[in-house]
Amino acid sequence: MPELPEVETIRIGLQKYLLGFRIQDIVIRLAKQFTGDPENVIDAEIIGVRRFGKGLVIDLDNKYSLAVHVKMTGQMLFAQQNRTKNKEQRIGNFELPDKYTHVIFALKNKNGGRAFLYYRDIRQFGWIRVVKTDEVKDLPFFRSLGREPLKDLTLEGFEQLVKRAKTPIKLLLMDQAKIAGIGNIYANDALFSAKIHPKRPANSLSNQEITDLFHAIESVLKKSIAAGGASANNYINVLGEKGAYQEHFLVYKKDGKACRLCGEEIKKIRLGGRGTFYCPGCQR
DNA sequence: GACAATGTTACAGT
DNA sequence: CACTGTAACATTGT
Repeated sequence: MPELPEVETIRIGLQKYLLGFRIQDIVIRLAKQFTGDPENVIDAEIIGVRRFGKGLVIDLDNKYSLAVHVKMTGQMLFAQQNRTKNKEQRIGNFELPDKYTHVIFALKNKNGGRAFLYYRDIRQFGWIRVVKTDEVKDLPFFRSLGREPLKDLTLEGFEQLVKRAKTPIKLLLMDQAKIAGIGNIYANDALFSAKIHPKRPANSLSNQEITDLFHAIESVLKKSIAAGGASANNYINVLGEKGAYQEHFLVYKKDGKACRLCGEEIKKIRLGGRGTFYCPGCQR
């Protein structure tokens, strides 16, 4: 899940449940999704979880970290071990570990409590990498990230990016090297919210439109984080629960429906290879 | 069967 | 060299 609010929800969950646990064992069931030496994190204690764009970093107390990207269908699932029965854990409508569970972390804390962290990924696009904490920022993915909305992306910085680019504004919003964390859902909804057509060349936006868009991005992302992310597809949090933000989508996946503001029919087009939703009445 | 799906990246072309 | 567009990764659901 993918976009900033979903990954942030995962981060909050991991931070809440993993701290103080030590990694006892790692079972890698699909080698291509796990790189680096697992031995470097065995017996290390989890001391924090950070997020950069759509990427996660689980920090350990021995100067190593686990860098994670869940791409489209990756899930991080936490399960306290059931003391009474040694059966699989049921999460939502599936049991763990199942055939899509590709990495399993066995965890133990100081009180002798045991738990598992499962990495589950239907499409197998995601990755987990063991790296020295100092070297996380050198990984190609993290090195290439632009500014973070809600953090270091200022209105002035955003204005500069927008004015300098001639690419369609939606593609700029989704360009991780320029702005980190916005994906297809939030690009669509932020543009509707600011009443800007997704195909508009970035450098054609007025100052007012740039300001509106900046605030629309913040608003949409904050609301989604508050709702626990969007479970429009297969996103769930670390406990297997769905988010609620899909109930508040403005135009994403709303093609054929009436615009909530003007009543015109929401259209779907293709831009940069991605489904793009907008209201022809409101967005110019 | 065809096509699209929250993402990134490699590669071909301009 | 920089930028842009498309295919590819693998699987499921419509």
